[in-house]
Amino acid sequence: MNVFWKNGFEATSVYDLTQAMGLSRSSFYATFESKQALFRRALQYYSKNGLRGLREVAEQAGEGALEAMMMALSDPGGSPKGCLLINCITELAPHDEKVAEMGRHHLDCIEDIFARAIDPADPESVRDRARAYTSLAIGTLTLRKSGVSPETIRRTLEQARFVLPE
Amino acid sequence: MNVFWKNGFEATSVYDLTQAMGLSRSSFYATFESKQALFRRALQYYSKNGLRGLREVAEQAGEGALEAMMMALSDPGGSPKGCLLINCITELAPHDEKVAEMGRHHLDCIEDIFARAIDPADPESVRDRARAYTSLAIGTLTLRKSGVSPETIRRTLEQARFVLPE
DNA sequence: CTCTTTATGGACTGAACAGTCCATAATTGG
DNA sequence: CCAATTATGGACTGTTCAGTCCATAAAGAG
Repeated sequence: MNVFWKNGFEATSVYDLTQAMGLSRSSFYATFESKQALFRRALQYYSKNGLRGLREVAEQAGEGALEAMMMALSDPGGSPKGCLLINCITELAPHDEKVAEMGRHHLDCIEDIFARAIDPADPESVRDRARAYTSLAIGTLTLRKSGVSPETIRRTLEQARFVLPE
Repeated sequence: MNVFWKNGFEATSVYDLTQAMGLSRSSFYATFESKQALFRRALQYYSKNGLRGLREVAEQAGEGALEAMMMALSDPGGSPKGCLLINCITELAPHDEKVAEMGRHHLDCIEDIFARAIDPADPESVRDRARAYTSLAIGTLTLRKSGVSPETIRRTLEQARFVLPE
């Protein structure tokens, strides 16, 4: 998974994958069927894990949930690899409906967690705002990838006011 | 340029480029030296043009410059191809310092236009906020790519005044 | 211990790729 | 009109890729 995360789908060869997993070509195909199939499994795994982590952040942060979630989203894995799902949307979504759909679902779930953090009583009413927070957070991923420092990202996210619905 | 825009760098073959430009392989290499060289020229051209367009939007919109700029950024080319520069940052910046630098410069210029629109008298003082607007706008590009409708994007950007108030 | 089943290494295939090269066609200058 | 220069088509090279295949090694059943 980390190889896909670091290099993207196209730029990752089956050789890279076998090296990373320490098995031979035939074993690879016997176990995972194809590069595509493994890729989809990696995406599923990443999405599930990431969302679980984000829910935990939201729970543990309590009042400051929005800030904590934004910080968590803006720096997954603690390196400028960005978010695997977001990278894949950019690279593949326009040409691969399956990936597009997984990406939509992932973003939808992130929005949902934001919406529940903003207004647990009626999350649907703050859906647009939740989507705006999501956009802001994933936008900073691109800044990070281009080389902007974590400190600058932090200052950028501070500009967002985490106000509850009036 | 449009071929790179649509497919990305790795997924674009020299054959695709010669087809799109209507010339043969040898003419291609005689004119552009290499795929990489053409790619960099395309990036330069795109960045220059895009920034000029954005400055025009900012000028013509007057009071509503921020909203107008975000709308323009969120839908370049009127299709879900996203922004060529942003796509390239995601795909290549971690492995190609030249692309990372061009991306940083492009984002820097966008920030600058935002900052001047927020406070023409002292743009440097609102740099962080300008970066937040930039992040929000480029974040919606990812939503768009995953299949979110332009109407939903519009509603998301409307939330900017709540999420990023004075 | 032996026979059957499963896992593995690594050679192999066919296709796609970036980039080169040369014979020929078009263009230009005298 | 012809000679020199430039542009072009398309065949070619060497490399890399995803995926297959088979001979052998490991593991398990009787």
